Parts: sequence; structure tokens; C-alpha cells
Amino acid sequence: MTHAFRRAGFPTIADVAEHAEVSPATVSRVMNGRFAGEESVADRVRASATALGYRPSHLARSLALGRTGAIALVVPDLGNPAFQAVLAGLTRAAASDGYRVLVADSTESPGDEPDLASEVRHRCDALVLCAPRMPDDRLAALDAELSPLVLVNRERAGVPSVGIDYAGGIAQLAEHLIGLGHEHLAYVAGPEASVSDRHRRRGLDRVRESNPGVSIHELPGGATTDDGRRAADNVRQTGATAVLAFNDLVAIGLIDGLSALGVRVPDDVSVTGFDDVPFARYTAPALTTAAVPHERLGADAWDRMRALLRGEAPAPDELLPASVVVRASSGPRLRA
Amino acid sequence: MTHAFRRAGFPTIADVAEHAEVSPATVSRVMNGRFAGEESVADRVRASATALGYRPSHLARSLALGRTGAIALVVPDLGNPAFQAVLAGLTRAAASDGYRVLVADSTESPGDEPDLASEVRHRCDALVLCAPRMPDDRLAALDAELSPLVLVNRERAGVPSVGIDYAGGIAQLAEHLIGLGHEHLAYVAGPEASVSDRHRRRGLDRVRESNPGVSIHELPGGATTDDGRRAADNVRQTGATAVLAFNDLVAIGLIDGLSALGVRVPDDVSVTGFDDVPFARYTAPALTTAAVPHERLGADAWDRMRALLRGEAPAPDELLPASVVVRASSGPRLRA
DNA sequence: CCGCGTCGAGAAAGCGCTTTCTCGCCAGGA
DNA sequence: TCCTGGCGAGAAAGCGCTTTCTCGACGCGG
Repeated sequence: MTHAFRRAGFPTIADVAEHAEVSPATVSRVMNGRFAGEESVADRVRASATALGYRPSHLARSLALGRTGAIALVVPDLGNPAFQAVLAGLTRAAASDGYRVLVADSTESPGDEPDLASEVRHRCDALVLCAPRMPDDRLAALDAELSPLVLVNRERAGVPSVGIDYAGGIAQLAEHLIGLGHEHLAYVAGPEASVSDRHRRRGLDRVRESNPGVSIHELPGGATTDDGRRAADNVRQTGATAVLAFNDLVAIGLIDGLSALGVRVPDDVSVTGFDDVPFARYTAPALTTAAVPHERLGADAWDRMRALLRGEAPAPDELLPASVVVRASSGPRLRA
Repeated sequence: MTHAFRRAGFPTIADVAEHAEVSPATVSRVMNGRFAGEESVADRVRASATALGYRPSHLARSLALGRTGAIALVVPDLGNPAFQAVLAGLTRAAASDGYRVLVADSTESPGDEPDLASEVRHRCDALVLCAPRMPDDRLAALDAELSPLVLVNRERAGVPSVGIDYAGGIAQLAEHLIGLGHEHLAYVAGPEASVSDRHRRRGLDRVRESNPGVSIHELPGGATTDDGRRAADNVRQTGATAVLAFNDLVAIGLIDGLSALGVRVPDDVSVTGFDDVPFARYTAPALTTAAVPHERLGADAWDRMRALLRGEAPAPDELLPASVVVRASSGPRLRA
């Protein structure tokens, strides 16, 4: 407290060195446990550091070391619990190797997601990118620059990725509904150009092939509760007795919208979600959905990332399965 | 693509300078729009930068500039939509001044929250701290080091802060329940040592004073749905006809737990939450709660922060009001 | 008694960028 | 013709830290 600092800011390694009457090199070594000399010197350095309230500058350290000890995660919507789970899994896995995770959310401006990705990437050592809506060509233009890079829910040659088998999951949900006697289904789709939406549609195509008597009407939707609520009227007009929503948020909004229109779930219409977010079990009625191992997804993404950072070969791309969870929002077809 | 880079990594400003046959200084100026010389030179530099795929190192730039252009936000639980809203508000406000927000979540290890805060602080220019459970003395030991610092939901002399009037909010909720005829209330408390929990208790004390005939039983709880569910049995045993939960998550879990015990909400017991998270309207029954302007909280935090960063005097501390939202989870006292 | 090995700690370069200072050059006025 | 002023662009220092290299001092064997 009795010492003047160089700038308005924090004391630097030079201040500590001066205070302890040693060289900056010695302070550095002491602070990093690489000091081999006399214990009394080390003690003096530590005492000075404490006295001055010294904190090493991460910035300078990172620059000198060439590594920051942090990786970036870009997600389209942190408000979606599914991505929070990915974040949690990634953070935990990375922490066990001494890495921090910095999150950036592109909700506000999907348009400059590439910029966002590029910027946060350059604050960190690597990037885990979850950008379902980014056009392929934008991604192609970026992937070299973003490297080391791991993709979530999206594939690209030369870039390790982990993902969910949305096609299989939605197919299972559809089969579940078909098994309940439904023949006229509707699908409230995800955001335009969403890769995982394309996967779901592909899964639905397979269902159509193996169930010739079943129709699946596709409707525009989105990824949020509001999108779901807006789709309610469209859904009613299709006359479908069962609806597959893009994800749980859409399903929740949709159920709410249907209720407002006097349509009962599941008596009049069955509704399913996707993701099994924590709230899915608390909705009215509780949501039938496909459970997705999101934390595992995050952990496995780190697995690839660690290999990349070590210069090893990452594990092959992986597609984790989703599993149907039947709750109260789906039921047998009742109306003639 | 035909050029070898110095390290395995990205081309540096020196590479661009060499390629364009100018000095690094000129490249720097061109890249930052501070270049005043001949346009042809600037063009050459830009061309070289593009050709090499040059991206300025944020790290080096920050070190040289003494500012990173980012601020850190530490929250206790990103899984809680309330904190997501704060994040959203802060991010948006900061973005309008050209700042990015980096989030860190201390869910995993509340114990080293101080370390976390200190570390992310030193990656950024400033810190917005939302750490309701950090002991006062730990905070006191830290606040100089963390400066510039803005606190959320917690006050400290000399540190700007913004917060919610939890005392007033919970008092209004209690009055609402009392108005419905309830006389035996219970409060499922928040985490031990949570500052905002203390505020709520204080609000309840005021209610007790002005309503001598009313009892409010305090029960241990927590901040998550699981904590709420665990409290269900305790709640039933108190015989209370109305329960104030620490927040919406706890309320949701509690309602679920009560249902499992055969207790109906609101017929047997009324339940209220706090925060009005987006899901509160979708629960069964829809949750009576206190709406909190979380985004505003984030925006106002930035307001203080901006002043701090500019060396101006921040606006005085503020306590935003919460407002009761009556939905279906609270109803008149029915049982004798 | 000299030289060599060893050990403790400092000097200095370098990480990639910014910015002040400086310098060379050219045009214009005396 | 000479000097001054201004302008375009480079040299170099510096941001705070790490690390290689270096050097002086000490202790030991020959």
C-alpha cells in the first residue's frame, strides 16, 4: 500500500522484483514454481507479491507463453437449456485439464456469427463452434482461421465433430406417435437453414418411406417458445392429430398456443418435443420428448479438442443417439 | 497460402509488413484506420493482409493498448434463466459501447468463486460480479483487486451496485397470500449465506410485524428445482396453507414434490416463486411469482460500468422493484 | 594453488501489437 | 539558391511476462 504503481493499474512483475530486490526473472520463476535457488529468496518474493497485491497479467502471460489456457464456445442461444448443458459438460471436461471455457452467444445477431466466432477464437487457444445456421460457405471460408476447431451438431471434412442423431431421434418419436394410432402428423420445423433441422427432416423422410399410410405435414417454426406459440394456429389448420416440434421450447410454446385456441393436449392433439430440457417434465402436460445427452456432447467435444491441442489425432466423429421419453403430452388418437 | 508462417500459428503483423514491403507500423495504422499516407500503400497492405489471411492477435493488441474491450460477468448459475436475462441485458448494453461480455459460471465450485472472479477479471477490463453466496470478508479482501467492479444484488461501500428489492417483492407476495385468507405461511429459503435470501427474510420480518396473526415458518431450501422437490415433505409437515419459495426454480420443484405427495396446488397449498422466469407461465399450475426486470438489471450494471471505465462517477446504487404476477399456483385458503 | 564443474540469479531477447519520435523528402516562399 | 514547413513512413521503445543464455561465485579434485 505504500508503493506507487507504475500506471493507475496493478503492480507489475517489475514492481515486485524491485520490492524484493531481485530480478523479474526470479519473480517469474517463483510465481510459477520453477524456482530452484535459496528458499529465503523465494520467501522474500512471495512476501513482496502479497504486500503489493500483485496479480500476474493473464494477457502478458498468454502472449509470452503463446497459449491462453482458455477455449471459446459459441452457441446460438444460451437461453436454451440444451446449450447450457453442452456448456456445462464442456466446462467440466476442460477444467479437468486446466482449461477455462469462455462462452459467446450469437442470439442477438446471427448475421455476424462468423465475426463473433473469429473474435472469440482469437482470445483463446481454440474454438468449439455450435452454429447450426451458419451457411456452409461461410464456415468453409472460416475453418482454417478458426483452427483448432471442433464442431457441434454439424459435420465438415477435416474438422472433428460431435453431434446428435436427430434423424434417428425424430424418427423414433414419429414411430411412437404412429404406434399410438396417429396417421396425420405435423412437424413444426426449426429455423431456416438449420443443419439439425435438415437432419430431422431426413429422419422424417425415412419414416414416410416405411409408413406409406402416414402423412407428415411440415410447417415453418423456429427454435423458441414464441415460435411455437405462433405455429399453433397453423398446426390446428392442418388437422394433424399429432405434432412433432423442432425442440422442447417450441413444443412448450405450441402447447400453450394450442390451449389458447381451445385445443387440448394430448386429447385433441399429441405434441412431442426434442432435447428433454430440465423443464420438460414440469410442463402441463409433461412433455414427451427425445432425451439427448448434451453434457456428454460437451465432454466429447473436449475430448476431440484436447487431442487437437496436443497435436494428436482426434477420435473419429461421433453421433450420439437420442432416446424417446414418453410423458403425458402424447396419447392415443382419440378422434375418429 | 504460398507463404510460410513464422510459427505453426497465424501470420503476424510482421509477415504482412514484409509481404507488403512496408513497416509494421504502417500495417498497424492501416488496420486501425489511422493511416494518413498514400492510398496505394494502404491498398497494398490490405491486399497482403487478405492474401496471408492475417488476423490481428487480440492478445498482443490488448497488451499494447492496455485494454481488452471485454468485461467479465460472474454468475452463480447460468442454468437459472434469471441470470441469463442479466447476461442478455448486460451483453446488449455493453455491445452498444463496443464491449464484449465473457461469462463465467461458478456452479461447479462455489468455493473458489473468488479465484474464478479474480482470474476472469484479469482477462478483461472490468468485472460485473453476481456472487450472492460469497462471504463478506472474502469480497472485502478482493474488491480492490477486482476493480473496476460492479456488484449485482449485493451492496458494498465504495463499489457501485444494482439490485432487486427482494424484501419488498417477497413482502408483496406474502401480502397477496394473506389477502387470500392464508394465515400459516412457510418460506422455503435460499442457499445458506445467500445475500438475497437475507433480504427476503428481512421482508418477511416486516410482514410479520404488520400482520401479528400470521405465522411464517422458515424452512431450509436452496436455489434449484431439486432443492424445491426435497423441501416438499418438510412443507407438508408444517401444515402451512401457502408457501413462498426462494425463487421460481424452487417453486417448480416444490410443486412437483407436493404433487408426488398427493398435495394439490393451489387447492391444498398455494405456492409462489420469485423471478418470473420464462417458464413460470408454463408450469402446472402456472406460477404466481414476482416479476423482476433482470435485463434492466444487466443494462443498469453496464451503465455503472461504463462510467467507471470512463473515469466518471457512476450513478448511485439502485434497487429495482419486483412486481407480483398472479397466476394459478396461488388461491384462496380452502381448508378450515 | 589452479582449473573446472555447479549452482544461484540476473541480463536480455522475444511474444505481436501500438505509438511516439524521428527522419528524409519535396514544395513553396524569400 | 537556400531555408522552412509539412507530409509520408520507418525506427524503436514499450505493454508485462517467460525463458534462454550468461556470468560470477563457490567448492572440489588434481
